[in-house]
Amino acid sequence: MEAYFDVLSQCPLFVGITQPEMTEMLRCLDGKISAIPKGNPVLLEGEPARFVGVVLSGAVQVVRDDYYGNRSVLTVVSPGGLFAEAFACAGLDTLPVSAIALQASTVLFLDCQRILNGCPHACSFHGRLVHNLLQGIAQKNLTLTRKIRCMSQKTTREKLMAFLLDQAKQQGSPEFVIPYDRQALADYLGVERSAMSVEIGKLKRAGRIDSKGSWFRVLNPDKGV
Amino acid sequence: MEAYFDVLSQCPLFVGITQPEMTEMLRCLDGKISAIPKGNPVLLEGEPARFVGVVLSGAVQVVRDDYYGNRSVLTVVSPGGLFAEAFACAGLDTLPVSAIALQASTVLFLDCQRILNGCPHACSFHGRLVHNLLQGIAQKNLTLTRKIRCMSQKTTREKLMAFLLDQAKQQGSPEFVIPYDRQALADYLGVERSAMSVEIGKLKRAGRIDSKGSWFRVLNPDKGV
DNA sequence: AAACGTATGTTGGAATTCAAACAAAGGAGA
DNA sequence: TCTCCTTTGTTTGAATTCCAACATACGTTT
Repeated sequence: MEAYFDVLSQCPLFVGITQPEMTEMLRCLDGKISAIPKGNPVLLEGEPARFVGVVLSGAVQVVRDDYYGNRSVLTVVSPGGLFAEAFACAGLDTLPVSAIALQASTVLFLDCQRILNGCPHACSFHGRLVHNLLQGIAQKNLTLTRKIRCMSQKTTREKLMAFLLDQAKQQGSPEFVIPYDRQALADYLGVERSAMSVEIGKLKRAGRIDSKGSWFRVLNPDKGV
Repeated sequence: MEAYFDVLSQCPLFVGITQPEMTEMLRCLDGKISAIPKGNPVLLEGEPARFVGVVLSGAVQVVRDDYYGNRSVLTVVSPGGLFAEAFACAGLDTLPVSAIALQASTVLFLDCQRILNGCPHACSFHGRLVHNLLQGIAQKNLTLTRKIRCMSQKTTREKLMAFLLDQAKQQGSPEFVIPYDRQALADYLGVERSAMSVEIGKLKRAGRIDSKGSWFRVLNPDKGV
């Protein structure tokens, strides 16, 4: 159990919680640790969506099957990572996804209701835990909204500029470094890499932006005379 | 104050909270009610992102200015609606959006920290409030994820099918009614209405779906011989 | 029933994007 | 330095989408 303290302390769900509190917490919340052999299910679609999962070791893949049964991978979660938290918190009766152990894995399950309801002992960490959970989901909310804002643009150029202006605003500076290479950026925006490269070239020649590798600068367009 | 009870009781943030509790709550959380004249700011970009806003009367528009100052409307919030909750919960230091009163409006501001931290009196509604807040944000999370899943498809037809299969799965039946007309669906998927109509026609002739108005049925494709 | 407005389906040319291939530009290691 | 490999930029024909215009269907009102 103590072997996982260093992993847990890196999990965003547990920031600000001390190791002694974690011990108390796991007991109070009735946290279940289970070992899942490689390839076996961690959570199955249709099960009650009660649990937040924390990967302690190994790797867990979250997959979704569409109406026809075609499976697609949503995320791969590594140690310290959280999964299924949005489903548990949204009040769904059943899980719309499954989770599978990519390798032999250890997973900590926490009952979401138990996190939220507090406990008779008024443990100090409850508030912190709820705060962390809410903050994480709210932050994901913002990143999803940002992505939709870019993807909603019609053309490749508009998508790209929406992304770059967003970065400039977010980082508070007209020059910034983006955390993607060209292929990853194209995937993020949902466009073709080659078409995006063309647009980057056009925008540079048009004096709208400057860029080199993952460094970008947006230039004022001198619009409106 | 009591004049707003019926509005508040329709707000998802307050489900399960009784009117007496609301009175106590507003006092305990130090809720601020303010009247904003038409056209005036409710919240300004750059201000601390501490407050969750609840529209009590009138209408509030949430707007975002990009790096160049071009303004776009994110949402219009009507009475009973919540706004800025994700920003307050995500732990942003400053608001990345502004809110403006479209009409003369009344708005209730609740300090997000105060909601989360509980209070010395251990009010019973605190847990419920946090639960509602978290649930609302988690649900929005799922709707955003769904939208991204559809929009990430390359072609209009794939976007449409992704949406329809998602609806079928979500409603648990191959036939279902969607809450959009054609134009709204096209906007949701980020495609052209006319191109989408063409694809609906093709899918019908191909025996993949059936539809009439907002009613749809997805048919098994008899794939793989 | 007729007239009207709205929503939906259809069409065709212009513009854009895709997809694949290749070229050019670094970077790492021998 | 040279080679190998990866990343990024460029090109081109094919496919797709956009856009505007018009046709049709449906519901409502008079």
